Amino acid sequence: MEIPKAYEPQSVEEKWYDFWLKQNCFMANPKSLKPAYSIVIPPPNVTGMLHMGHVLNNTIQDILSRKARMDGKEVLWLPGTDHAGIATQMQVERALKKEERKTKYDLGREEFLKRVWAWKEKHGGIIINQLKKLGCSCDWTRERFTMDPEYSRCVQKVFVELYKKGLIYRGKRMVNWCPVSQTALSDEEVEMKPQKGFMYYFKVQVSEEPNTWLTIATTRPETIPGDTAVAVNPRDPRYAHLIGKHVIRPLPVHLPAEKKLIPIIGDEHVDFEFGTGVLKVTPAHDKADFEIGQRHKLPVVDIMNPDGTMNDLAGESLAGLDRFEARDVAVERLKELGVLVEEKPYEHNVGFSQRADVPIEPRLSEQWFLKYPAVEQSKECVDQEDRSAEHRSTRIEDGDSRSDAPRSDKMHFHPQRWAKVYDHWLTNIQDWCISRQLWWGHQVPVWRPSEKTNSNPELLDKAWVFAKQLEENNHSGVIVRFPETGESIGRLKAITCEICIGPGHDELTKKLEESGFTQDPDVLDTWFSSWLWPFATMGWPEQTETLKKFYPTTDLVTGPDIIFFWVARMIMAGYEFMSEPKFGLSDAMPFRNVYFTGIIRDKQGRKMSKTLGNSPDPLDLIARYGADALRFGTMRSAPLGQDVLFDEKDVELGRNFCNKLWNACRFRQMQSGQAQEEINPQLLSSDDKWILLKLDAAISEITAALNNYNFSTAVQALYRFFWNEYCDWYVEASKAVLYGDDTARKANTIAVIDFVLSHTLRLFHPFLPFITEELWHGMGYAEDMPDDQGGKTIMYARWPKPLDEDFKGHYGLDDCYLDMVNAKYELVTQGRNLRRTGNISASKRVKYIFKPVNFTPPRDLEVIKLLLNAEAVEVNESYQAAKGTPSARTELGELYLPLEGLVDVAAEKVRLGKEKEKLEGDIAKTEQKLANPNFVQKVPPQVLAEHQQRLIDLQAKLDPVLEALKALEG
RNA sequence: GCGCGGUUAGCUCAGUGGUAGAGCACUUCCCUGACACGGAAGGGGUCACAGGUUCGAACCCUGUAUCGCGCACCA
Repeated sequence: MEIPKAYEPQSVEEKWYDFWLKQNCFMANPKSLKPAYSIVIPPPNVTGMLHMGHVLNNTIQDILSRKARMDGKEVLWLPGTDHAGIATQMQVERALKKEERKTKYDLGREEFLKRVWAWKEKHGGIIINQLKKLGCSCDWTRERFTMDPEYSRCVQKVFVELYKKGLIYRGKRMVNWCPVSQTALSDEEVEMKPQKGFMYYFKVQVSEEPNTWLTIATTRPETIPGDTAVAVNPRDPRYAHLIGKHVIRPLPVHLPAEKKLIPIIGDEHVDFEFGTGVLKVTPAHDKADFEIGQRHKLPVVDIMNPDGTMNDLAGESLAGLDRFEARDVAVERLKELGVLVEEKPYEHNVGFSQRADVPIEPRLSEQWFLKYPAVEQSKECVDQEDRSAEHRSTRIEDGDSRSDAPRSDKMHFHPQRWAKVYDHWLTNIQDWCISRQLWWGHQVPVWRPSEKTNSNPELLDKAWVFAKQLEENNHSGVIVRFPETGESIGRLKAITCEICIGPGHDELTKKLEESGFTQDPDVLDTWFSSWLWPFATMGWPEQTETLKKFYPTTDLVTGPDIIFFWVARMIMAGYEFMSEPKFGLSDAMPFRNVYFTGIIRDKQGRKMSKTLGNSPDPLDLIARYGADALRFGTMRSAPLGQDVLFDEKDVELGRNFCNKLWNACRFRQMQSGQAQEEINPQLLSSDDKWILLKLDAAISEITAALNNYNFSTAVQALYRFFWNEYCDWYVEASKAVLYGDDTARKANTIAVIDFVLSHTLRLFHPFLPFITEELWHGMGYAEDMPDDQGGKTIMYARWPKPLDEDFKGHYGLDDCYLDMVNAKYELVTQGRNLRRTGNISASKRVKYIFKPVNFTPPRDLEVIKLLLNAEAVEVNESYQAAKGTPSARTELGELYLPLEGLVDVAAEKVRLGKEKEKLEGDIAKTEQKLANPNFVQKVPPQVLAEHQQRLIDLQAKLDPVLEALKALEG
């Protein structure tokens, strides 16, 4: 078969991905007797596009999954997408505006939602197909979406259960309001950003003491119309005596002074060091002020509209203006009134809406909150101890330790330091605002009397009867609450009556609507559905086979940016909903290990973003370099727990590597494939033994690195082994045999090559799934294997194990061959160096003279000759070099390159001089150490011996250098 | 303010007490019968700084500087 000279990934990748799908290679069988390994994908936004973060994240998951299959596990990698409330709704709104110049209100809720679903149908498959292009081995038959009917039922059920427990409640609170998306946000969705602005100082008159003016500092003068008090610290001697008196608020200008009187109150919250020590209190527009207001029963005057513009209460001159325009206008008014004392440039932190990138507005509104469940368990289950050293030392031999025999029952974070961040968050946890004023999402499953009902005693009465009846019937999954508060109209405490309904009550909800009830219009925070992901995707609340087999999942791979949004909440949900005995789980925790990836940045260290345009399109990279190249390059530059500076050079490197692998196999194919079944130990050369020992070391190293989630270490070890050790040295050395005429040894060498390559392909497969599959079949390695061990696909070939003692004994793989062959290659390097010194072209064949220390086997001399591209390497134990002959000293002996009359004596002198200097420096350092009595006495004997030996070796090298130099002089 | 992480070759980073490493970039040579997406050889580092512990420190301790991140923030 003709093999192309360069690897062409495109057709190969498509072919094998189709093959894997057709053969159901990714499907997880819950009935399997094999030990389970499972991952749930962090669901990407349903309408999202693949970016480099996804590449990093999903490549890691694919590596873990493929490695687990090769370890003989039953693997479930469960894929899916997230409905991503705000993001998706904003996308559709934007498109609607652009294409039809309409808003969602023009369409109405129902019609708008139809459009979003249509949008989802159109764009929803894209990212899934992109993941397939990357080679992801997800079980696509189990793809889930957070708004699938079954999934929605889970969300509803969970809501009802938490509502029943009293953990979910509705309340009027200060929330983070995004004026652009016009919805409340959770604290986690607010990002603090330093902002340049001004600190404004203005004065107010104390009405009881017209000669007394107080100066107040503020960054938000536009909120003055909403001020309902001025606060000072009761212990502040400057102001304490004024408490109880009043000031005249300067804005709105047109109001008569008596309507602008606000009290001076004393509150400990006021820091008298800061500003002027006098604080304006705006309960409607500041969280801290709201709390002060609560303590002092201050009125709450909301002067803003939901979109961030000022309302009529802000006064004529401000009403209708955007809050930032209003700020400037307010300052103008203060100036006109002559009360603006000063304005100073000022930098402070302002909370921004993460999604819309505008300052959030603290706003008092009615929202749903969740008091987090299972907080203590969630805190305790994560291991705070750093066990990385333990892992390193114990896991090397035990390739399977990760999932089968956890070191403790705890969950492990990698890198471990995130455990502290997690713990800190849980310690200071606040109730979660879960309602969003959006349309796209899971609607809150609570019904209340409609406004119409509330204002009509007759309808209200009907509703009341219905609700009472419902309460008495005591349906499971239906909760009726009559809170104490609320205005009385007729018999019903109207406004606050709530009916919370679980899944499967469609008839009932119809009747409810007929009886004057209406469903709460809010939807739930997207994370209120994603926090159920590990079990809601596996058939919960039924006790499915999938849950029994694959929950808790083994590994979770995600970015640290969603540790609070997602990881922490999934853990709490796990303990809250999976602890029931019916699931028969040893632990309710959703995963045993969490691997936090770094954040992908560009090569200047900037975060990748659409606006910067510094985010390459992974699909474009795949088209140009191949998916394997992209995966390899990404993994190679992604050290554990560090951010990844992405550079296209890395992908290029990956492509080059695939090409190298391709050509190494091509080389083997060109050696007329007469492979023999077994390697014959009698015919092994020292180079053969060397490469087998190197392979053995590489297997251990790579396996250990993978067990510790050190993907970049594993990739680098693979790279080094394959390129430097196998290709650069072994393949070149083996040509001494392959180009010779001993057919038995030739066949044996090919057998060694096959052994090494078949192991190498398996070691590479998790990283480079496509090219390894292609070569696995192309090289014929699949042919002799049982179907479930590599016969059908390399996916199920066994992960290589380090060579055992029997094997090493049988093939005579003694470590001494490592030293011996290393010395041989060192001799070659030195010899090539001589060539450069003598300025002899690499292609010119020359004769070397070798003066060995010990007997050197002829076969090794053959290899040396070949690697030196020498005409001959003549062994001469009593060789006397002519003056200026370039020479090198190695462990195996001295090597000379006689050059008839071509010697550049000066150049050789310089070279030897350098060598002498280096050696003398090393000798001096070592001698100094050995001369130190403290050193000799206290150092471990082994280290002492090492130093002594080093001195002897160095001296042995130096002497001939000195001689050579002397010869040059004379 | 509190916490975390980084500072090692021009660049990106390995390196957990015993002779400073890799890849890329650079210099020189080579299209030698797998591969120019390749091969060979080479140059290049006071391991941020200052103290301390130790026979010995890139590594352990203390402090400083600096960059980044997270949390909390006072008008």
